Amino acid sequence: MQERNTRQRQIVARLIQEAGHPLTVREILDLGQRQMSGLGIATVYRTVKRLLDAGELQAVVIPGDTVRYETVKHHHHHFKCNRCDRVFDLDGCIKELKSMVPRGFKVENHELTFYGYCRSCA
Amino acid sequence: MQERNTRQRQIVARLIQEAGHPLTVREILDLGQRQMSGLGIATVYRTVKRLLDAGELQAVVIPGDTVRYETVKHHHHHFKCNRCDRVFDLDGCIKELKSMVPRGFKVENHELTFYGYCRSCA
DNA sequence: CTATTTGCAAACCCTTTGCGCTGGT
DNA sequence: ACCAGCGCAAAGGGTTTGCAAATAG
Repeated sequence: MQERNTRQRQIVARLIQEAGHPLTVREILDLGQRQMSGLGIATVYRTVKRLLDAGELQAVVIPGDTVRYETVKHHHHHFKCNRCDRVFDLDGCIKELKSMVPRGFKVENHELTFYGYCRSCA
Repeated sequence: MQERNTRQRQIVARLIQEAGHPLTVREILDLGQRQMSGLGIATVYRTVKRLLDAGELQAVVIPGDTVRYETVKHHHHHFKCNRCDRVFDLDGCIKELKSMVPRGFKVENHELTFYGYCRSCA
């Protein structure tokens, strides 16, 4: 046996899955402690890392902000609102992107983030 | 008067300018100490921040890596090699990008990073 | 029953800050 | 001579880790 189904893991995984937008470790901890007051931050870090390694989560990095995490869905990118600081998922992508990479370089992945004002803040 | 032209500032600014690729604070410190052994890391941080605020530098953030800095040139993006860990500048961009953002959102800026294998490592 | 997982606190790493001394102007 | 700027060392903030107690299977 090796992968126990603890209450802590259930809570962390479910929170991220149901959030609808990327969460920081602090947010996961605060939300999680409403369901289980003893939940420790080390457990959140360990669980998030475990889910990342398993490929179930991906990190969403916005320069200057602490890292957020979300469940891996289909390929998509992000929009960060400079006013309300929320991060939105943008569906879809365009294949012309690859034309920006010089011959000889092999692309395996890419990340794209837009900054500006969301619908509510514009 | 207020903005002294110290040797430390000259060294840090010149190193970043002549590097040809984004540098971390640690790299700036190590290179700088070859020219001035007493150079302190706090001075590097303060100088970098000063240049950032002046708009002369920009941060290059690669998830999981510490932040790198480079001089602001024309608009461009980055390529991170997953094998040698170097970061390359990619010139140019494509205007079709904006089509990915839903109506109502106002884009002010964007960042795009490719990951894969560079010409030497592919 | 026992190996994994947890919570706590200490350890880490990177960055920032307070302060007395240095050095640009 | 004056004060911006420096190096140092301490403080901060976020993340990781060692370990004894708790618990899933």
